[in-house]
Amino acid sequence: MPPPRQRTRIEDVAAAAGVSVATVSRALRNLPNVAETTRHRVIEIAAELNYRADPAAARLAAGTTRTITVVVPHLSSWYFSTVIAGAEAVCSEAGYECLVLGVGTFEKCNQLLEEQSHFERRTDGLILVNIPATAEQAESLRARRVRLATVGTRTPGCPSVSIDDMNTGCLATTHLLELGHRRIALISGQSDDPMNFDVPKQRRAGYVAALTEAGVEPEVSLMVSGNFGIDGGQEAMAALMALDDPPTAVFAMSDEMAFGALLELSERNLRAGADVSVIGVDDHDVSRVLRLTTVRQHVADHGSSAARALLGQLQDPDAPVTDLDSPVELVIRSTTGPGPHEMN
Amino acid sequence: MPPPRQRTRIEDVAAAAGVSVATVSRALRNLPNVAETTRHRVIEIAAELNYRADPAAARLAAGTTRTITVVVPHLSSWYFSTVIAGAEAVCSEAGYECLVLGVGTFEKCNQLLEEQSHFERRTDGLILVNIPATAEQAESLRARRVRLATVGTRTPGCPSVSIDDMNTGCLATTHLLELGHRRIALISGQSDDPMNFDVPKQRRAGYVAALTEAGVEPEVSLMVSGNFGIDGGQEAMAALMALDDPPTAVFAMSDEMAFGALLELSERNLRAGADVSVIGVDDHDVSRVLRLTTVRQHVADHGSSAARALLGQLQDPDAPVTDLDSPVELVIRSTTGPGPHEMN
DNA sequence: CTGAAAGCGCTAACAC
DNA sequence: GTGTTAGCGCTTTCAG
Repeated sequence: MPPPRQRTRIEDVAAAAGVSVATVSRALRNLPNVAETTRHRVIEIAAELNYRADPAAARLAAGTTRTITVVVPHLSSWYFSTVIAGAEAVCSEAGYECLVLGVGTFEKCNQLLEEQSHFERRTDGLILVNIPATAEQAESLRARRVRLATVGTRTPGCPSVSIDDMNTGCLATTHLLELGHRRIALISGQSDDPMNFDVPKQRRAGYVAALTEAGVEPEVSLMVSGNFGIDGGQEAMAALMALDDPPTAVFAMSDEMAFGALLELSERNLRAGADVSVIGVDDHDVSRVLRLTTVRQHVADHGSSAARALLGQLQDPDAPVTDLDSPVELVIRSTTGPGPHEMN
Repeated sequence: MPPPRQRTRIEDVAAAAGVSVATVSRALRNLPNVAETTRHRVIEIAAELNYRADPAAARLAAGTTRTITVVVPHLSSWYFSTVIAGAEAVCSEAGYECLVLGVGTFEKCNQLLEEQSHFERRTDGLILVNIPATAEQAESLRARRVRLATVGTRTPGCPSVSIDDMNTGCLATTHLLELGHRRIALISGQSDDPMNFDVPKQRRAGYVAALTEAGVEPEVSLMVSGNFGIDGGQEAMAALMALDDPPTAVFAMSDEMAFGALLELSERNLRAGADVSVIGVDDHDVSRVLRLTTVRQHVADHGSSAARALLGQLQDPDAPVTDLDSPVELVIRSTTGPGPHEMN
């Protein structure tokens, strides 16, 4: 025996207001063609009755879910959770629900994107964070009424927000160069991980460009890669310091990797900023505690901007698609310092 | 003109399989009363047709959303995002969608809980993380078919997972005492913030108990509070060090607060673990980088356990309600060291 | 074990 | 400006 119905339905509101359900529906959604006085009365009565439309029914009838989904590789890393926070705030504000989905591996992610029926009718839009989607996937999803916005990557036809990764790599490397370093290593995210392909590639390009520009020959042995976390950074730094001629400075592609590098340095009784300089990217909350020099990006903004762009697309399917270039800035703290003295 | 329909519906599957929609529905949901051969055929055909039930329609018809909502004060802090990660993994695995909701202030949160129609029909269950809910709110929500599970707090009648906060405070303080410290300060979360009332209170109780047990008189001037983040910890530590007779050791209620304390110490050119000892709670990812001694809790497990408990309640509404007591363990690193020498 | 049919609660034509 | 009504696509009695 099902529990007795007690939920107020649109029909109850209509009865109480002495109008039809259609009018209630229109009034409550601020649609035109409702007399202002009627609208007011309906809104008031709905509030009194504590009525709100059943989302499932509304979705079924209208074909829209008022739900957006944020897709990230991992839910708990600082970068991703900060993006999510930014996006969620905007969604809630706009009356959208915010679904999160952590796709561990690239395979799983790509599978979801290919098997588009996974998202169809479940969400109005996806915010893909550092997840590469092809234009075909986007197009196909769009045909199924799922719009896309991306953070960190770009997909033709979809709004995106990202930083200039090449410039970021350049900025970091140049800072090191200006301090007099010449043996500058790169601790890179795994570019063999398709999930995170472009970001490392671009940042590396910036690194190489800055080096070349300064007349320093990039050395393959100084470029090591690992996962984007603390472990990855630590292992990479260990490998670097085991070199015959170790670097005097290191550019880590994320602050978390830089943290790992810092840890390895301290385990070797080396002082960051004196013995070896380290610079990261992000400006993680904890970076100031570690006094890490870094290239700051405005991560929460990435999330909120992407959400706004996506909602814009949903409101007006033909709204212009913009690629936002979010600014970065060098934040100099104590883990970078002058390079070794010239001896000529 | 609406876009041409193209989505496969249950009816298409039924036609292709030569059975009725009812049978398809049953077969696909593993309900009894379907011949195994029929079930197989239906499943196969559904897969071929790339069919999956429209969630909105299923929800409307079945009255269940297969959605759980994780409610946290802030989405981006390490603790909360780690809980979310744990919960989301379990939900996805079980075929549930995972909504997230960040409620900034206690007022907003309480308002949502009171105005229960907010969640009705939108989600099958709520995982409240460090959010106090009354038994009445839980009961009322339950009547509206929204179940609750909590992390960090307890609500009668709802499954919960939390650590023994009193013991945690005790453990941390005892470690400091055993190192020979006597002037031990407490950096506490704001217990005037109703959002996070019980956790600080219990940890403080453990701190006081350990002190008393050891024959040390708790001093109000050594207990300062601030927000649970880095800032809060730093400000608190600054206040502490400005005291005429500053503490030789500090118990911070979270690792992030401890980070702030560490930062303040280093800005004063004081060495953690030598000049002043610092211990935190959490075992944040970055804690090992800062070599922070801490009381580790298994945060991701909290999220996954809560999710499992909640799903259990949804499967069987009369399943026993369990309060999980998640273990904690002391992790000794370098920010704690021997107290000052006795001079008698 | 299977099918027919009655809704679930709302939105969106269309008529007035 | 408002009402009527036909679905939205599924689940679930209830017969058989």
